[in-house]
Amino acid sequence: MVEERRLAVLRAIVEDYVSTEEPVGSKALVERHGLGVSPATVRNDMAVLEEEGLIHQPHTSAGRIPTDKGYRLFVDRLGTVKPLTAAEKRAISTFLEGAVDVDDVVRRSVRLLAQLTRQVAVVQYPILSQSTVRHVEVVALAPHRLLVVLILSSGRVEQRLVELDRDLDEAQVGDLRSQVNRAVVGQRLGVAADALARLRTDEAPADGPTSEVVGVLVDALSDHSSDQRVVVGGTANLARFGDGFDTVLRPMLEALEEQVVLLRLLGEATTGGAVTVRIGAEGPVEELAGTSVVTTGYGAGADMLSALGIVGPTRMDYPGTMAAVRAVARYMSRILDENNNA
Amino acid sequence: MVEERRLAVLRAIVEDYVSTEEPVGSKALVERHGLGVSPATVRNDMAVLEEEGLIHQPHTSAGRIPTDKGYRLFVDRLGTVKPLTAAEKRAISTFLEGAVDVDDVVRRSVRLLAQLTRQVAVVQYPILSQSTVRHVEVVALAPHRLLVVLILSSGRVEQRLVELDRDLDEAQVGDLRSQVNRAVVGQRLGVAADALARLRTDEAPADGPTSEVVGVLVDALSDHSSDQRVVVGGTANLARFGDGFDTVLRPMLEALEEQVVLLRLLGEATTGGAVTVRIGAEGPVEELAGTSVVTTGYGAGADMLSALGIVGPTRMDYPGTMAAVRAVARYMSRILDENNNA
DNA sequence: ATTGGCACTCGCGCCGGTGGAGTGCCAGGA
DNA sequence: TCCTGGCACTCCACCGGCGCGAGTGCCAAT
Repeated sequence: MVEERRLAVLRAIVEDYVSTEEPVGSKALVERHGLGVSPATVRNDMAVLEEEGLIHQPHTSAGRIPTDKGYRLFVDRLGTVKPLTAAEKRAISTFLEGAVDVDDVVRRSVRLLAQLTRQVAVVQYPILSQSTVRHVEVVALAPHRLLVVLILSSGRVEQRLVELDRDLDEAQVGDLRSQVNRAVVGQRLGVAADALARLRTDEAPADGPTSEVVGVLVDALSDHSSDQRVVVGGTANLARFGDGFDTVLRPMLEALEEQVVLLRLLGEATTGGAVTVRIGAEGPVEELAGTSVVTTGYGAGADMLSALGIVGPTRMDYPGTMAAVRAVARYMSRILDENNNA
Repeated sequence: MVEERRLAVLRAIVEDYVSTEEPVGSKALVERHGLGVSPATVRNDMAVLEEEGLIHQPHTSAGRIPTDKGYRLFVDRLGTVKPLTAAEKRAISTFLEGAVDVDDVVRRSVRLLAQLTRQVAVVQYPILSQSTVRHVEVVALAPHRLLVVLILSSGRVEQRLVELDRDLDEAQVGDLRSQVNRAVVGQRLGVAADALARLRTDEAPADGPTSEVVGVLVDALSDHSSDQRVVVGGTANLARFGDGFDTVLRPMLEALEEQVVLLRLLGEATTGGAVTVRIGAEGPVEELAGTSVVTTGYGAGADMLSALGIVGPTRMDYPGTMAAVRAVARYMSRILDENNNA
């Protein structure tokens, strides 16, 4: 029982500190939360919590603030994910339904996530390795110049310019187009790349234009760099972190510019459907101690292939944030899934 | 002559203040710049400059800082655009050459501009109204579901999903494809839209699938919303503005989230090839007093159709920034031009 | 018109005092 | 064994006063 109350005290401290941004004292605690005990009792509890390294006081005779470890415990055992309101759900739904293509879905999701959490939102592009080739279009821009457009089942479109050594007439281009399409349409990306490579060695003379086009296509198919793209939104929410300029704001701004860093942040979140919370120095980017990352995987179909999440100060509303992250991931998965299969 | 020296003093004040970020006094001025006069003389000049509203002292017995009006004069009459180093030019060139498509050119440009100026860079997408339709591809994803891909001469690709009321077989799709292509390929966007509208009323029954596809295409052709897209980079440079949190950083973060605001910032810059400088409250966004905007137009061919630039604190290195903005715009125009015509 | 001299002003940083919030501890009571 | 009220204590945040120094404005001399 006493242990239980102690945890209740921890929860109360976290909640109060998150909302007031100020160290919280024993008296304020008993007043604001209806724990049926006296401030003195709470003080004793706080002493224990401090010994366990869950809370910490900036200086003697100040209130307590949660440590990273305290937040950790709070998230793991105390936080009840607070469900979104019906209005919020409706907003998410209608906002995302309006998207016209994959880019748009991603853009809208970041925005949404940033608004819901009032944090900086990060969304990785949907990963394509599971998607198939829908169509390849070859257009002659000039006799010696082709535009190759690769259309994937996910709705993603890749385009590449090809310079040829020699000219090609319409018939040859048409020939090439149907040849390539026959080889790859309906295939997974990896398989398609293999099929093309075979096409190159088997059918075409090494010096022919097919070779060049096929080469470019193989590149485009194997090029996962666009999977690695990350979109960021809600940077304006950084403006709320007036304090912690050097501990939070500066490192975040720097991190947000570096796609690589962002990918590392999202990186380990793609396992399973759960929401991952990394608090303070637990993260892979040491400059971002002082911040927390809430991520989850998403993706069309059963696989969780890509990731999204938010970055914010350790002092944040975890239950609310986790709920929002999870919700956006689910809606996004659903939308992508529909586009993919329908 | 005395008037000349007074301007030299203003120039010196601007330069010193920009580099030191501190109010500059008479003594420091004569030391750091080789004006061959005594501090007292400079003080007299400063008194005059202050009366003219070109400089201003935060409080009695402090150094002077330039006013917006002072910067204005500096930019208009004193700033000699400093040419980029050969190394910088080479860097720009090689960096932009590596781009694979329009999106990539834009992304690389923002990055480049941010690095060169150490400010927040803003690049508007190239405007398409001058470009022509290269090809329209219609792919059947399912009997009742089409993917329409619009390929433009600028290299831009637009895609739209079309849901049909009834099913369509391969032959019908092929028919539709060639019909549409015959109508629009080679046309400017506006003209193409008209041609399509005519196609709809003339040839197809109103309830046929053509009608739906054509409708979507007309939308896509007339939809200039992607022209309105703006890409931002170098936000990490905001971290240098430790001071002026409320006057510079917060409003900028907010502005950067709003595409509309950014477009207003770039908006008036597309006339002619000159670099436009808007200082402090001169700009169209009143929250951004305290910041300056350096923009210029760019575009393939002769027309300046789109815009790019940077946003930073009024206290910035105008000559260097202007040079960088101009250079990036030129290189970008060149690259787009090559892609367009070759 | 320029210059050196000089008194003056004002912000910044330092210092010590004060008020108050919050603590730790203890002794008494359930 | 746990809770509670009381009490002395600690330490920060705030405030006003003070000296320093940078930088000015003015003036008389050249």
